[in-house]
Amino acid sequence: MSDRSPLSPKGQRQREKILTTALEVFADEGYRGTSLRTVAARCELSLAGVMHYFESREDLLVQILRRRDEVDEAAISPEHPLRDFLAVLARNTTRPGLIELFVTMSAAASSPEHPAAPYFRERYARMTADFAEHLETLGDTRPEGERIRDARALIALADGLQQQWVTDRSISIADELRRALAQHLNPLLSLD
Amino acid sequence: MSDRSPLSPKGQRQREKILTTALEVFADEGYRGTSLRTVAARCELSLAGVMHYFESREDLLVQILRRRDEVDEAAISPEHPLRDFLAVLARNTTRPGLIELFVTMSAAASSPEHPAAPYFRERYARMTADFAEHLETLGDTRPEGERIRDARALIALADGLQQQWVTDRSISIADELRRALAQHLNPLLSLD
DNA sequence: GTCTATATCCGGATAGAC
DNA sequence: GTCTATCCGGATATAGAC
Repeated sequence: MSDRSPLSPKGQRQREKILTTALEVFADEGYRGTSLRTVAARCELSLAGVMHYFESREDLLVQILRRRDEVDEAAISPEHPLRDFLAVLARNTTRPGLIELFVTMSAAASSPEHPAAPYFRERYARMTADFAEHLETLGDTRPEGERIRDARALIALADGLQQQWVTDRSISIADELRRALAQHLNPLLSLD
Repeated sequence: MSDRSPLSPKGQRQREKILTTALEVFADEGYRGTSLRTVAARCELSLAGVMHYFESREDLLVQILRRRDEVDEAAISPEHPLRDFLAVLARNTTRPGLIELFVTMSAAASSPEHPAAPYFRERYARMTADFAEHLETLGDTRPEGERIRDARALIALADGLQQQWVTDRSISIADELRRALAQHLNPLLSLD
């Protein structure tokens, strides 16, 4: 369902409401222990009512992540993408439920058929290209491949630190990243 | 169960066999879509028979990871820990099922009550300390905190690259890491 | 076009027999 | 120590009410 229906205006709104509500529920109550029946209840719908708008549970979860990315990316200015990226990372730390959701989906994406797989492929491609381009505008004249690899490393560092944070919340992702950047990574990637 | 029973010799052997078999099954057939009933069948046991030796499914999964770590750590020499670490990363890439298992468990570990949580805490603590110490033996005279943070960044980089590899298997984790190390990270962390 | 009810399946967990 | 039987929750598919 949800698939073939061209969605009426009301349907659009319902779908919106479900997404927004689901994002809040997962943010508030954490990923685990939150069933779609809970989300449905908060929307005053049945489980089947919710499922009407999404291909599957996993599809809904990925849509939540896409939605979060839209919000996050709106907070990143072309002038200071790195500084803003760090701010977003720090802010997300206050919504552990969404981080749990993110890492869980990134694990699920290891099956290429999983709806999270295209999401992560697109996301990595986009972020890598963006950071590599930023490097170029900063005057990095090395071959493009080098810039891409630096961007990839930066993203890996951020993701890996987030993973450590999940099991040890005393780590400050932004601080560790800032320091690693300042000390080791491409000197062009300073903090503006 | 499995918890309090001091396990007879035969019990020991059965438990071993289940662990080994389960590791193979997950390595061969991937994490998703592999049920404990499948593992049980391969052991010529019922599901209940398997569950007799482990607290829960999740417990069994974590035990598999601990087992893999034992094997991996045995392959790391005190003289060239970094070089060997890279070799292990490259080798693990040939067993995608176990990587899927690893990233899935690392996501699950975001609940502190989950059996994977202590595993990852211990693992990060151990690895961080080991690499920081290696840095010291290489002549790094900065304050210990700096060495720890470098170690943490190294591990984050490896984990993050692994995460990218999961959705894009054309990435070579070891190559990317080697390059990032050579170009940016602590110059002491060269490759032997 | 929107949603509910229902039926079924599957995987993990547990109780109790042997 | 291992089995059978059973329960429970989540996912999915369908029929049809509104």
